[in-house]
Amino acid sequence: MSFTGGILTMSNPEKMYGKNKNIPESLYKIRHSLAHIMAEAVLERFPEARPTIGPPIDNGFYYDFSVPQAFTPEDLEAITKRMREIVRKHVDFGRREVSEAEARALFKDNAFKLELIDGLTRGEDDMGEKADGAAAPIISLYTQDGFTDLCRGPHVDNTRQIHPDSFTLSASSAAYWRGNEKNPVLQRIYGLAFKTPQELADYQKMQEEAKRRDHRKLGAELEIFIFDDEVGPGLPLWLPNGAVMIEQLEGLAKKMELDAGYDRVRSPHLTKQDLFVRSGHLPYYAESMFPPMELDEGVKYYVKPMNCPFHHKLFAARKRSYRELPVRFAEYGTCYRYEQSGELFGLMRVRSMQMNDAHIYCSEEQFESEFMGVVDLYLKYFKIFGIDKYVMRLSKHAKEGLGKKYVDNEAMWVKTEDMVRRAMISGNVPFVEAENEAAFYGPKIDVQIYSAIGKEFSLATNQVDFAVPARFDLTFIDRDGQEKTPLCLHRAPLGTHERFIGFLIEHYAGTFPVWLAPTQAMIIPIADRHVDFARQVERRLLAAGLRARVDDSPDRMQNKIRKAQGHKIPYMLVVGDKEAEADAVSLRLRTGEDLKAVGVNAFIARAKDVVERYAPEL
RNA sequence: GCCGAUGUAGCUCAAUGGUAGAGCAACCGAUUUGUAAUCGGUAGGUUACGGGUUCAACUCCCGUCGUCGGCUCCA
Repeated sequence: MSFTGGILTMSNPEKMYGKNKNIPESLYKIRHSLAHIMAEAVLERFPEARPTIGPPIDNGFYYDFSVPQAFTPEDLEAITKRMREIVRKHVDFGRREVSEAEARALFKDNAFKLELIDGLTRGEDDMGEKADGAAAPIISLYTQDGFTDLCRGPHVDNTRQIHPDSFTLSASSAAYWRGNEKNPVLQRIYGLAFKTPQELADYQKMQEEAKRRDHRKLGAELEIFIFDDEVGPGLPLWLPNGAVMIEQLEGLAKKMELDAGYDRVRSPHLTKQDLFVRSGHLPYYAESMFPPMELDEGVKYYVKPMNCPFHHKLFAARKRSYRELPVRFAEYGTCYRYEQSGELFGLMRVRSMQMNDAHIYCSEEQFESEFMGVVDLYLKYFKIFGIDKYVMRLSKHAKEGLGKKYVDNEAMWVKTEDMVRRAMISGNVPFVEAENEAAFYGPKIDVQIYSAIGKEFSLATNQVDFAVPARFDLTFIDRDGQEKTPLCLHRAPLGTHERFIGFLIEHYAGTFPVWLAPTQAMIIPIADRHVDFARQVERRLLAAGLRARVDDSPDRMQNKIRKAQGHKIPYMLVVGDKEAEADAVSLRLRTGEDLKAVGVNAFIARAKDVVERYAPEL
């Protein structure tokens, strides 16, 4: 799979398999067959284990087993070894179709397989979802080396098609049966598998490199943020470098939003329970909210998980005419969400977050242009940051969630999802669609990105709200004199400071563009006698709005350069006798390029130009 | 929240039941240096926290908290 300009492209003519249809058939067969071989090896070692499902996935495969004990690293090692032996035996994979009764007899001791058979007879796939175009149920078995599994296939014909050193078992963990936390816990073993040992080695090397750009590691090294046990999990503290970055992002957002016709508003962190009852956060969103604090009078207050109810109140502050629509209220509001402890992940998933939030109130006729205006804003930002590996996703409701996760009004869901789909198509913006990913009040376009270690996150979001304006009795007087309910768009093109900066750290691997770099220029005096001139240069840079510092430590120049390189500071300005004499600096870029002496004023002009253009180059 | 792993100095890591160490960073001193590590010294830990076993616990056991890898969930 590759990404080009945000569009998923595939050029392989081979038939594609997998959840995202991104695994070529030959590789899919290898991975799928290895999953079976792993099950065989696991069963040999743990005869009491019950295999459940074991699909191929990106980069490999997994298999979930019902076993009393978790697998240990020693188990994985032994299982890997055994798998290689089986592969080297060059055993055949044979397919056989059986009747439902025969299948049930064969798997009578495995409740999970029996449940799968139940599903097959109803035309469902492994995950209990209805398979596309399922006709008469076919129950097929695959057997290799005397081990038989219920499986749709396909598989390799013989294990000689698998290189014994092109796979390895990578991890074990728990997983719920059919991904539902109310179901029994299973033990999953993950494997990596490719066509050749070289591809496996390349993948493993890539993962090692990805770890180096992990924002948790770089964020500490570059002194951007910390977490502290005594403060609490998921509550980041921003060091001065991080605070500078936040201010730069906010500055950019304010400028862009001013240009796009937004007004800035502000709202408190706390509110009475009543507001969230009205908004529908209680109960739709209650489990993601911090528990309430109760005041003497018995009034409950909640910290806000979202800013929208406040903006709705601001919209309702006076009667609105169709003439002033669309109304666009923007706020970098700090929200608090009680995320499950196991879900916290560095800056990418936190419990306190500052959102690049805004709410647009508009009429239905204005919807498309407003919605696409927001998408345009995304694209402008992404261009500035050079973000091109993302997928836009139309996140839709799921029927079974109506009244629970989602506002219970199916007609409006269908209508608004269609509005979004049409807007995206007419705006010629590529997107994918996903069920059961909507906000509780409406469908949305999410921008999906991947962290360095491959976790998927929504970076930005653009949401339609067809439900809450009515709950707040929001109205405007239309040109016909009638009161009407506006639509509301919730949007956050820069997501939250936390996730966005986490993403940017990984995206740039810490080498931020000059406008975003916490320190833009480090002035490096060669000897103590040059410190005065260095201070003078520093003052001139600061006066020009550049973030400069002098390294007046007793280190040698070489070490000062090394430290500045380590902090990925864009410009290193070495000053010695020659420079002081000529009112110049010796300009070294963090790329290692030495541009020799540049006049101080010339450097200031250059740096200011780069900053003002939000340029990616130095 | 669930399953598993894990927690030693600011950071990276040693110490396998017998007095907690190293490198880097910090601090002090010397050096005054031309594009990725100058030299010497000093200080720094109730081994996450709380219990237990033992003559003796960083080490073994239990609990709590945090972190990591997944699952579930999301900006």
